[in-house]
Amino acid sequence: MKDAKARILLVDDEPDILEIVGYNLKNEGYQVFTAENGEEALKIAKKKKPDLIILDVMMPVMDGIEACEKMRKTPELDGTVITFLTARGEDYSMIAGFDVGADDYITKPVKPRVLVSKVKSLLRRRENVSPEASNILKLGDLVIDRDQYKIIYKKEEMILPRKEFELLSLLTTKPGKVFKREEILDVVWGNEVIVGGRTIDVHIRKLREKLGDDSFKTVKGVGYKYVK
Amino acid sequence: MKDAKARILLVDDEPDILEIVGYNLKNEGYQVFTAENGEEALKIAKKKKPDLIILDVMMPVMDGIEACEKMRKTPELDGTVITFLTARGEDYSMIAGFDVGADDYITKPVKPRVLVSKVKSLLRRRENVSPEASNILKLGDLVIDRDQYKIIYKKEEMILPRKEFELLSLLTTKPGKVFKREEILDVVWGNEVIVGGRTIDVHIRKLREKLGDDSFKTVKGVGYKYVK
DNA sequence: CACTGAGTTAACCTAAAGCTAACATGGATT
DNA sequence: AATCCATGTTAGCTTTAGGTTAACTCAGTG
Repeated sequence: MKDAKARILLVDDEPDILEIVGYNLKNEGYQVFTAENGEEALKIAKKKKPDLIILDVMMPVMDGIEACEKMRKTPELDGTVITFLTARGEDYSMIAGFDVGADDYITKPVKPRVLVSKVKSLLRRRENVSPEASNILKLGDLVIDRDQYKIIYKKEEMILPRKEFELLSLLTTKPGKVFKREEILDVVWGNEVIVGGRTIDVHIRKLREKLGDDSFKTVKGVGYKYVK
Repeated sequence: MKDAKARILLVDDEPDILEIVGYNLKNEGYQVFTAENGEEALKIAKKKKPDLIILDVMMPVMDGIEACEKMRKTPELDGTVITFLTARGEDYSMIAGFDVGADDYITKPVKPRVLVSKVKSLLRRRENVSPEASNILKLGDLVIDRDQYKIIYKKEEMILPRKEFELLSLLTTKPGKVFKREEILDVVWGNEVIVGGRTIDVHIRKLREKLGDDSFKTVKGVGYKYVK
């Protein structure tokens, strides 16, 4: 994963925090920069363009809220994830944080384990947020929610097993188009996996069972297509 | 990008939400209108014709579902994208939402970044209406859709068996050109397969049956061609 | 008027898809 | 760790659409 190279800017006015948290992050292979106040943070952020910024709320010179606000208006920092560091119970600052465009917050005192896993998940999210978000596809009385791996068919919500979902997902990307068996195997199974000849059929059958027979047309000798 | 000018109508009965979400959207350069209930929303929508409407489900006076339903029946709001705001877990309202024609839904509490990226993608979607560049061949009143393995003849859609389709497909790649029997065998059957002498004829016959006799001309001693 | 190549028809054959139940696997749950 | 259950895959059988063939007919040509 690219996480190994992810750049993190850590901002806090207490050197102890910088050291402890920084140590833990470096330990995980992240590249860590630090700043001791909002102003400095902003400068470094512009220069280093980190992937994630961990920002203490209470700081001298420029507090976290203000710094975050400014960062959000900085085009270079567009995809950057920002999370606040806030003392437990300081609820107000958390709300203000979201208000200025933060993505998450972490409460102090921080458990290293928790911190690291949070960081990981934030960085992971970053990759999932921007590219073609909103994965909902509507087709007549079928709604496919690719985010949640679930569908709604005739007003009834249902979750499908993964393979079935992916197969359905593929066929519905281009309703009407005939997907060759080979294509289907490539996309749903991956072209290194080899499965028996009847596997696709079985999954198609299950989909037909659940979503009505007539939506899935067989084109003999070629493949399958989803219609209407 | 045109997004900079996009108009968004934000509807919620909680002023806090209006403020937080509105703030984030304005920050992104959108023109934001707000309303506090469905009735008001409908009025403003008609007047301002927004590109996107973000609609809370639970509201006094007229709830989001009803408002959406009415909006969908309003011709002026034809291309408008509508998305619901719904508390996480309130799954029912989400389903009802799709039922009345919503395009997406956003769960509360909203993370600003997620919201913004969702909004962007929804607005983007609106513009991508028809980039379906598929390989479709039109010849008079015959349309051959190689993606869908189907043809439209005299406005009537029909699917042909594979060999017939491929044969037709071949002949129409160069209307007027005479394809030798040998060539046809090579392309449609593959040059290792050996079939009897009358096989091509039979398929030609079937095509003639389905698509009219005069499109397929025989050139004795040579092969066949598709004309007109 | 025979010869050649194409058209027609229906019977036949086969490869591909449908189906079912059994087996395998892996991830949860206790 | 032991169990359980859902998912995924396979094997082997049935069914069928599609494809091929054979046998005959027809039309044109020298």
